[in-house]
Amino acid sequence: MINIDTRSREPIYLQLEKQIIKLINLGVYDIDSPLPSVRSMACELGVNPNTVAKAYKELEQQQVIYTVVGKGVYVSVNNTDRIKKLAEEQFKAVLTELKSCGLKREEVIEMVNDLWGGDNND
Amino acid sequence: MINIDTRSREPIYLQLEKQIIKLINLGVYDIDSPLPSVRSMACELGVNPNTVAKAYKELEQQQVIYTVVGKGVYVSVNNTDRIKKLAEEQFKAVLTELKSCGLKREEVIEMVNDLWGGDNND
Amino acid sequence: MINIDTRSREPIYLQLEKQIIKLINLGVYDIDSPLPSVRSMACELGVNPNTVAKAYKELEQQQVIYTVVGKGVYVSVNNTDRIKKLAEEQFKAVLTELKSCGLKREEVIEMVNDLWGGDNND
Amino acid sequence: MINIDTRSREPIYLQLEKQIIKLINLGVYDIDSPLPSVRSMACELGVNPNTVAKAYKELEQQQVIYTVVGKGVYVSVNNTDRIKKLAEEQFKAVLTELKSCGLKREEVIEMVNDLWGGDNND
DNA sequence: GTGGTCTAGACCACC
DNA sequence: GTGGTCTAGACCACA
Repeated sequence: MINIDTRSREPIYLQLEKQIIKLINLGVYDIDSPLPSVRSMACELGVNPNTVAKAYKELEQQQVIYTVVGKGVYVSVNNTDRIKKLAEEQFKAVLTELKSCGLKREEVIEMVNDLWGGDNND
Repeated sequence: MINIDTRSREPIYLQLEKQIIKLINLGVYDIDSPLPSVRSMACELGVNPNTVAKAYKELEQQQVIYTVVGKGVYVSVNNTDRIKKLAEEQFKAVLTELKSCGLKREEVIEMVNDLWGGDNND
Repeated sequence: MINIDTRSREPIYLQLEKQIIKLINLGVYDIDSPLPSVRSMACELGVNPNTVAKAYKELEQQQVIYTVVGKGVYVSVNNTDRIKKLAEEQFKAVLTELKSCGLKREEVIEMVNDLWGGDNND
Repeated sequence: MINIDTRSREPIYLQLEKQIIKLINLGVYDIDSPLPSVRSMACELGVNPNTVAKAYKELEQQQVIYTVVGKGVYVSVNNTDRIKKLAEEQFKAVLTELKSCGLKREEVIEMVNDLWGGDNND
């Protein structure tokens, strides 16, 4: 369910964070349900446990998950759409960039429509 | 004309590259006209010459500029839309991300319109 | 295994690149196997780490190796004949030069035979 | 008659030297006949006079030309085939390189024949 | 003056 | 430990 690209320039722990958040948003991980343990997650992904721990720690600081010592890590309710906001921020930054390069509004909208396909209902 | 944020996470040399490309695209630097020398650019930006040289060398590898040793660095091609394409790629990536998070087409378009202002003519 | 001539006019980092490519072609470094770290290679050769890093980075841009930040540098493809092609190009250039100077075909062939020795089997 | 590529990585003064030697070898410049003055040569090629002077100076050191102060520069008899020897040296170096990469004698000879064309008489 | 190479040494993020 | 970035300062070849 989670794909890590070890060769990518994006740090593994960040890839992990993003994908976990996405899975939570998509409802794959329910609220108050447990996440895989650091060790099993690390083993499954072929990644150093420290890396997984780092991702979990950051997610906890962002109140996306919470830890019950001695039991495990659980999904928290807060910030469920954090990744959406993050993507929106990136989106606005890139948009500003595009505008400053002289791209027109129509061109951007066309690209949006391209991606969303010809259908009007999502 | 060029602004460097030394505190940014983005490497200085990359900031430089982007801004130079943008300036070339905007026509500030014409074809075959010289760029500031490594040393003067470094001095002007308050940056080490090596850092400027690194940016210049990468731009040369991308065939955006060419250097004549002992004389200086010159704009090679006005590949008007290199940076635009780069931004477009980023844009599509972010857009895909947004879509996969459940953002609707209308929300995206609204953001676009927000940024471009209420006027319809650009 | 690698010999650097610090007194040569040819830059150290270029010497390094060539010899690494050759070693890869000869199978000394296998695909996906790690190269010596920047620091260890530098130490071994009595060269500054920056110089080794420069060679590695260029090889990466040529897609000969790939680097995983925080882990190391790895052989990417056994493009067996990259260096061979490079040498061939040089060869043809020199050959053209020789021809334009009036050297005869027989003289060239004689030199070839001289170098390859009197035996006919390689 | 002389072509200088200012963008080339090869120093201009070296390009000059080579081409002058070649012209001498081909008989375009006769023994004891005068070469163009530094200034006129520089002007004709659109090159800095210092650069031409440097080339002339080196050629004089190699006894290819000689200077008569107040009169000009003249072709000397010595070393008329210096460039041929130089090319031969390069040739042998490249040849050695090729051999060490596993190239066979037949392949090399084929390349030679390719370049000299199908005819057998030069 | 120009760019190119190299060194020494620093700090950072990542694993 | 790894590579990545940056600085400061040196020397060189070239124009």
